[in-house]
Amino acid sequence: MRDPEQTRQNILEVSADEIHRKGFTATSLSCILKRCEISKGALYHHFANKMELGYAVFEEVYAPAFIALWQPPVETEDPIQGLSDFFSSMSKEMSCDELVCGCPLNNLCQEMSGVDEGFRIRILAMQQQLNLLIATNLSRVSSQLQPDLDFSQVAYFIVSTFHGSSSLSKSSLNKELFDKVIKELCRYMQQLKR
Amino acid sequence: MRDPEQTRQNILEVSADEIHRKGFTATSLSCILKRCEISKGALYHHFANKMELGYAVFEEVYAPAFIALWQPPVETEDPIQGLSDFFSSMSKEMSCDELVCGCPLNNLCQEMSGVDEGFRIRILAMQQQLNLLIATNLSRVSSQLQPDLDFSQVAYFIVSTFHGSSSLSKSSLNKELFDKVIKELCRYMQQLKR
DNA sequence: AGTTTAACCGACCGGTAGGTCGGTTGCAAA
DNA sequence: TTTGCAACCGACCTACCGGTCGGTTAAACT
Repeated sequence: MRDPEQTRQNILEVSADEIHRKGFTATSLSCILKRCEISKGALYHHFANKMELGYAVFEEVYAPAFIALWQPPVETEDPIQGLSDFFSSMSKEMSCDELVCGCPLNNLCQEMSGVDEGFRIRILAMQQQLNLLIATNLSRVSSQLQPDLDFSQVAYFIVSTFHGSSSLSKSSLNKELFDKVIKELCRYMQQLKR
Repeated sequence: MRDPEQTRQNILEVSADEIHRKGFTATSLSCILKRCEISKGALYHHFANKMELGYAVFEEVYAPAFIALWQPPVETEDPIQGLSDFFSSMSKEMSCDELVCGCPLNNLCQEMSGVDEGFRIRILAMQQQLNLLIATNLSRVSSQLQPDLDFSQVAYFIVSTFHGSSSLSKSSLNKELFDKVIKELCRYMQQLKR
């Protein structure tokens, strides 16, 4: 019957979903408890407090999922095309509700970076890791790209634009504006090629 | 002694600052009352509730300031150069603390679009107004730009990137990453010229 | 001077949040 | 079979939130 590891995983997954939808602060423990069908004691047995639960969600759910999401498109032979397809497939395959939720990393960055140092350093590390991932793969195919490109700069630019477009779709409640920005982003990326 | 209009303005300005720094939800009325040195009764005499106060801050503080900020650079003879200078001067002249607070419009968009319909429609209207402002001014100088540009698409792209770069600097706590993205954004904008 | 009312005061309310803690339960080792 | 402890329960605590409301004050008008 009892399976502490299963309980812990369940808490993490439900919390990840709630935080993604409502943000960290607006996510209430009681709501998590209901969905998990456990008591407050159970949650506090596995996590010291809400903040530690948040950190665990970030490290054990968001971070791995984030890398698993971005790595494949970037590590294809043609990372420019890989990213273009990656972004394009988002607006096609993702539902409106999903899209409006935005990227968990960007959401937490906006909400928690200025409030909690623990979140800030984790978010920053993740952003730097993503930047390195993109930049190194761009430099890998630098022979096919324009000369004098600052790959780190280009990588930060691409991710910034993507996050900005997610923000846009939150107020419009549809994919239209997201699509527009992604189209222009793809046009920009194609221009990086020589 | 008594100056109701002054009281109201003071509430609006202090609230605008608090909301800009902490976000709408995290801003507590008691904190506003302290800074304004007024009672709760005074605040509720001027505003029906917290939400209405938020709407008033948006319409009477953020919206005018937002237009006053973006209009000049976009309405110069060369809007591309105007925007480039506009963005560049930000990273030079703005303090780190200011920059990390981000754009009030983008902040509210991220926080409130999915929670409150009243905020959502106001934010969306503002975004569309800004988009129109940029797009029309780009089309004004279309003869100097590349052919087949979708000006609305380009305008949304520019603003998205700018907002995304603000997000970045929240976790890094310095201007470095913001600078990088802005540099690439300026490079992109220059490429729009033929 | 008296009257009216907008402007303002602050104690109080219900609700909810995160967090605590003494007690119970189930399972595994001895 | 007994014992020990991780796993779990849920009533309770304090703090703070947005919001209410009966009362007070200042100033403008008659």
